Amino acid sequence: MEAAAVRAWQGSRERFDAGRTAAPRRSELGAGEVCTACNLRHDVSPLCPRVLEEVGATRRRLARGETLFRPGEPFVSIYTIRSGSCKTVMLTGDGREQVTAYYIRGEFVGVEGVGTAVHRCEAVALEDSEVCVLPFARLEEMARAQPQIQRSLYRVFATEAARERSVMLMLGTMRAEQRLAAFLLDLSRRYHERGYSSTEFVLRMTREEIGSYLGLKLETVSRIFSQMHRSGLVHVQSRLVKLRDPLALRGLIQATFQ
Amino acid sequence: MEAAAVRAWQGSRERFDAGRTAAPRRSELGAGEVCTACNLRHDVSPLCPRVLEEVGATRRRLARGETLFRPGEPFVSIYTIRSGSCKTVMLTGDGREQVTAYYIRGEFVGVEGVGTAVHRCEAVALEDSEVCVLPFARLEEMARAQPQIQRSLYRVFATEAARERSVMLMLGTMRAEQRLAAFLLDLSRRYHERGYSSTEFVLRMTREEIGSYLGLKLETVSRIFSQMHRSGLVHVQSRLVKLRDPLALRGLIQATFQ
DNA sequence: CGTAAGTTTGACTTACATCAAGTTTTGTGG
DNA sequence: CCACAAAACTTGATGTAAGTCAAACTTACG
Repeated sequence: MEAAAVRAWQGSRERFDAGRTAAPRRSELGAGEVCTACNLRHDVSPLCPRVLEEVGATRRRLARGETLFRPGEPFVSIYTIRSGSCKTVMLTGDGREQVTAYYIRGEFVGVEGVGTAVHRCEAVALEDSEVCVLPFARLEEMARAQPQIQRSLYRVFATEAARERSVMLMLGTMRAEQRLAAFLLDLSRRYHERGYSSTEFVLRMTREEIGSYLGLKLETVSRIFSQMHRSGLVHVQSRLVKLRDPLALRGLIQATFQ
Repeated sequence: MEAAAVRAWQGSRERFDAGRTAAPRRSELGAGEVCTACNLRHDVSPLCPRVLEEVGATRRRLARGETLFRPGEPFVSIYTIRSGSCKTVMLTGDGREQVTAYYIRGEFVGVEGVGTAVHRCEAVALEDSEVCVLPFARLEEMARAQPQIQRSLYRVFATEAARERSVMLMLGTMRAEQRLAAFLLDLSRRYHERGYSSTEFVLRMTREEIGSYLGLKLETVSRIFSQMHRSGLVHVQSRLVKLRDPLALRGLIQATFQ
């Protein structure tokens, strides 16, 4: 059943259409300005359309469940999500797997491969999606000539590293309810940054995937959603989440001394 | 009591003595060759003495418990440990703190600041130690001119990111005994890589610090050390650890299906 | 529209935390 | 260098948050 979908999306890789990026031909975009080439707000994504063009970015469509890259595959590109979302999954020594990240439109995927020859995790589309493919060698070359691109690149790495660090902190110190609160607030912030509602969004991950990301079992995730719903913190209707009391959610995270 | 020790170590920052690095003046070190400038094996540390010299590295001594950098401090340098060891600590929203890393001789500290203007954690010496201070702006400049230094830098970032990712995986999927086994095997590997015994080493962290790093309480760490000691996996005598059966330790980590 | 995948909820179990008391180790000042 | 105090560690008894197992219910996709 997935095969058909994959076929339908196939052959959709195309070179960037230069005509589409005609509008902003200046070397700099103002903060908050929309980059038509990749649908990214420039204050969020440090790589402007001029860079994407010059770097020879291509596009790639992914059907839900399709894999963008796998562990062991040579690292040649990083990706920005034009539309849709994806998760990354790592495999532990034994067969188990853990969701290590969740990316939405405008975010960078595949950065974990930098500095090594190969990717370390699997990236899977959570819904039909489209990504920009940025050849890393070219990006690096440009960064060498233009220090501001270098800094932008570092910023992309730093964002990824900061995310991983905060997950580490969450897994090491928080209880289940706090983890879920932190997860929702993180999503809220990221949706907001990208111009979507910060209080109402659709989860693309299953309870099991959320649990895997948070170091919890799916039943625990479900129970805590129900419990938050009952206490009026959030409204949860299957995958649709409405944050009713973001302040109280934030309070949950901070109000545990010891 | 600590103040006196700090005073004793003060005023010990000095510019690199060029005379000390006289030996290898070639542009490349062979794998495994010792870098006299920083006591690092070149196959372990990607930055050779020539680079350290050129980058204007200085040295700094730290007394046990002394802080190398604090959260919020401007990020200007990264550090390599010449001797001793240190931990990094992050503060959660509320007052609690978590140990986020543990570095030994030859490893890079402070990399988490890359891409941001400031450091995100506190680095504290676990024993009297000495570090190389590498001004990052200079390093970046050199990397721009020399692609191979760029790659080395990326490799340093990647090593740090990989470590964080594996901690994330550990915290998300492993039980207490497995975490401790993974911790010991990680230390074992790193000591081995740097030319020390892989089966016998002295822990510089307390049980509480180990617990903080592993997301466990100090009592749990203690109990599991005792239990591993009883079953003959390791010999634990206070801070001195001898790995008696590394294979069985590895087995602990992998032999949990589901 | 039917089926498979995903979700919720309950009953029970367990791994780790907490609390507490006693012991060992470490570091410091006499 | 020894003695003493503080810090670190060990071990036991008990509590609890989250996991496990199971069954019924809901959602969504082909």
